[in-house]
Amino acid sequence: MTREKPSSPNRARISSPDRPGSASWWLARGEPSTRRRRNRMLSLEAIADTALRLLDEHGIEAMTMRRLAEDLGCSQSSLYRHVRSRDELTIIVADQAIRLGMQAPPPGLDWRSEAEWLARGFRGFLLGHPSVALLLRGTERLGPNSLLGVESAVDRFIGAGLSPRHAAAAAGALATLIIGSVQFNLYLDATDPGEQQARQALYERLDPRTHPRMVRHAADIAGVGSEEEFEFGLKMLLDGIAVAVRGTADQLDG
Amino acid sequence: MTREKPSSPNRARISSPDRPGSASWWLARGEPSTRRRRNRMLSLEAIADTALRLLDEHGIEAMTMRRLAEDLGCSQSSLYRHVRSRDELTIIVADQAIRLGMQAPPPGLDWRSEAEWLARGFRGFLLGHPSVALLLRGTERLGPNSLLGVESAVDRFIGAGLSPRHAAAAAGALATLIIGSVQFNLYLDATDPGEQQARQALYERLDPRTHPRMVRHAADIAGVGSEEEFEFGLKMLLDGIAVAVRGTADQLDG
DNA sequence: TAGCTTAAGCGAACATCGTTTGCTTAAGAG
DNA sequence: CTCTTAAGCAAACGATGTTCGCTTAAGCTA
Repeated sequence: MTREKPSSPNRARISSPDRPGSASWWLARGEPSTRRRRNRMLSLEAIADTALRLLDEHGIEAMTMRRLAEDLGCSQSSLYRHVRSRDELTIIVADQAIRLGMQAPPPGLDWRSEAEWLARGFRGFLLGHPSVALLLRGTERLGPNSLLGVESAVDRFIGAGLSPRHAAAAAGALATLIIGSVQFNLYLDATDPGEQQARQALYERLDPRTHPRMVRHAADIAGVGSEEEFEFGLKMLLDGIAVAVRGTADQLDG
Repeated sequence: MTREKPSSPNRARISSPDRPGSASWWLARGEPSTRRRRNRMLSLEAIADTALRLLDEHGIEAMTMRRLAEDLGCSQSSLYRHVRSRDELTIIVADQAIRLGMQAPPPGLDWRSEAEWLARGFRGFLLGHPSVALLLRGTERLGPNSLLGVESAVDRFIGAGLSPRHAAAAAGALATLIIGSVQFNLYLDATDPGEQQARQALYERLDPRTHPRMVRHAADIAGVGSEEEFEFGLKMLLDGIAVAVRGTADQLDG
């Protein structure tokens, strides 16, 4: 079974030398690097583009290798000449979508306004492309474009006065909040509006002795949508970051 | 023998009347409700227990309907007498795991200490049961036990002085931060330690003009682990909540 | 107790899915 | 022109979740 030949003719079916998920890998793609240009029909870009379109138009369940090959007019097995696995394709597509969804903020904003601008913008993009948000949930790694987006915020927070480590944590918390909010919004909106009624029914079954205030304000709480939840969560997180920024400033001053 | 029944005898194979994901549904389970007790071998509890054990011992990929049936000593198709689909089973198992993972905090803590206690405890539980965290990522809804956990925090925040709506948003943000942190921790630890090296390589390719501070502190930032990120994110979020609490108090005082 | 109803359980399929294998074919290097 | 080599392909492989009739026995009614 295991051939003694270390170089079987078609063993390594992908030209890229890097590991599929490593951060340096995506940047290494795209460049045919060596003079060997044998691209006949397919290309990684075409595959990613078609997959993204399939995702947006027909949902995440339509993004199968078969359907993708059909839309590209090739066979399934040909896809594996450009992509190691479906998981790798998932990372690529998610990363490409994020790259398309991120926009540079207008200049001249203070750190807090810029963070709000970026957060709202990215959340809005994800809400407009629900399948991409679902894809983000499924990927096991972040592509370099995604990392770059996070790290831009890190850079900004350092500029605001945070230590590098604190800035990294702040940006990570911000990204977590955005993506989590969208995911919550998705599985809440995915159902019929009777979901709120069901939640309220749950509240009404609560024991008033253990959750006295919940019972009193059940209707009020059940009415909190993901938009309101996100906005207040964002405010709280940025308030907390502001505390840290001020603390650093005080430390520098005193 | 062959009766002219227009309604196929075995059409509705699940006795529970509620929709599979609605919040009122889980509570409605467990009660055999009507006098009809036909349980011969299987039960929803046994299925959920076995699935959870399978999940913890052999990972999320081992939780297939076939393997589950094998461990239970029944056929695959029998499972569908108690569970509508694998997705529903996923929700049930995740919810059960969360119920097991949540513990009551020691009494006498102020709201902030209690929030920290709950957050660290739940995060620790999830880190100890990685497959459960992965399961949470895949579920489209939260089970009632999960909702109850969040809503306990809501109750506590109301007690601290927040408005019900703000308390709901705060608890949601907290839950998002915890789960997001664990998920980040998972796909970071799942890889070989060369991941950090890869990230650092990405940093080194950054344009110093667009990310001047990033380039300077690349090594420092790459060293931030998910533990540190979580702790600082938690601190920031609670600082922000404290700001809101203080604001409410001020509003009441003045 | 006898008889009828009904749901739990089962074997066998069905429709997919992601992936692999061995081959053909043609582009580019020498 | 020849030879190397990678892109592309048809067909299959193994695995998944799920459905379809059927059997069987528990529980209700008489």
